[in-house]
Amino acid sequence: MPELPEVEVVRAGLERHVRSRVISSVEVLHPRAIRRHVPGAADFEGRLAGLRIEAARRRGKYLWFDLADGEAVLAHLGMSGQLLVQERDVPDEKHLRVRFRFADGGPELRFVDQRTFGGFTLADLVDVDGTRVPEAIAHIARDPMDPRFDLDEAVRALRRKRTEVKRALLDQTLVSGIGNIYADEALWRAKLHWARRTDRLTKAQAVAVLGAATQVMSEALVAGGTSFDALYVNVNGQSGYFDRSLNVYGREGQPCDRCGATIRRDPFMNRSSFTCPGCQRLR
DNA sequence: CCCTGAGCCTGAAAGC
DNA sequence: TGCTTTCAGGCTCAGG
Repeated sequence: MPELPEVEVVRAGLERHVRSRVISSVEVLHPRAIRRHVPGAADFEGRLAGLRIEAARRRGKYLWFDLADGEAVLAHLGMSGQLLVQERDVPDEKHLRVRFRFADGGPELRFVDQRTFGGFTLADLVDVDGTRVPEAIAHIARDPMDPRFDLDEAVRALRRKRTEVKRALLDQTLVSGIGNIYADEALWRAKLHWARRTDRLTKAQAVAVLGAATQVMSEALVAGGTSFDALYVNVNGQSGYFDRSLNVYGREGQPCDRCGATIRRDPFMNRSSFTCPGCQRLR
């Protein structure tokens, strides 16, 4: 369930534990983990050996390493992916998919992913609107934590769409980083129903829901930021934030914190949407 | 071009 | 008890 805050915690951990280290070897243990890398596993393994990691970067839910040769290793955690910095003698995890070893002989980086929705690709960096990003994610919009995020532009993009507002919030080409949990929380804070049409939102409503999304993610980031020092970079998303601070997500049948009405769950895009029928009305 | 919805995947939990 | 179904939800892509 990693959304932007969880991915940022991982990025910070990587910046601390693998930046400036030289990759000595890479081992792909499951082909699905590099399915986006068209030339295949042998190419992925071969081209990374000997390269130095210059930085760990992020946009939305995507992570990447800048490499010394001007390329980047792009990663996505999918639903269940974890990047673990692990001592070499620790036994392999059951769902270990990719292993990176380093020339300094120190701890290795492991990609563990039960459901194999996540994975890596090697990509050239390209300039998009003044920022260098991997070519494969040139279409991904800036996220609300980006210093150059433009709220007015995001509001315009949202209102240009002709779809349901929740679907638009999950569209990573409009605003990136928002997933199912924070979308529901943002809609609750803005008092908007998930099925409201984007083309009928007022400017103020669009500002409110995007502002709420930014706020919810900032709060989660603060709550999840406590594990930055840990060698074990866990990305289960269990930052403690989930237990305490969610107002609607996963709270079907419980009373709304704001109006007391009973939270309901509706099917939405093969998953769920949680809303308060009292303060998030369709009309 | 834009929008919608199926499909990918595994394991836990709920249903029968 | 044990088998089957549902759910979790990131993203991509075929088809309308």
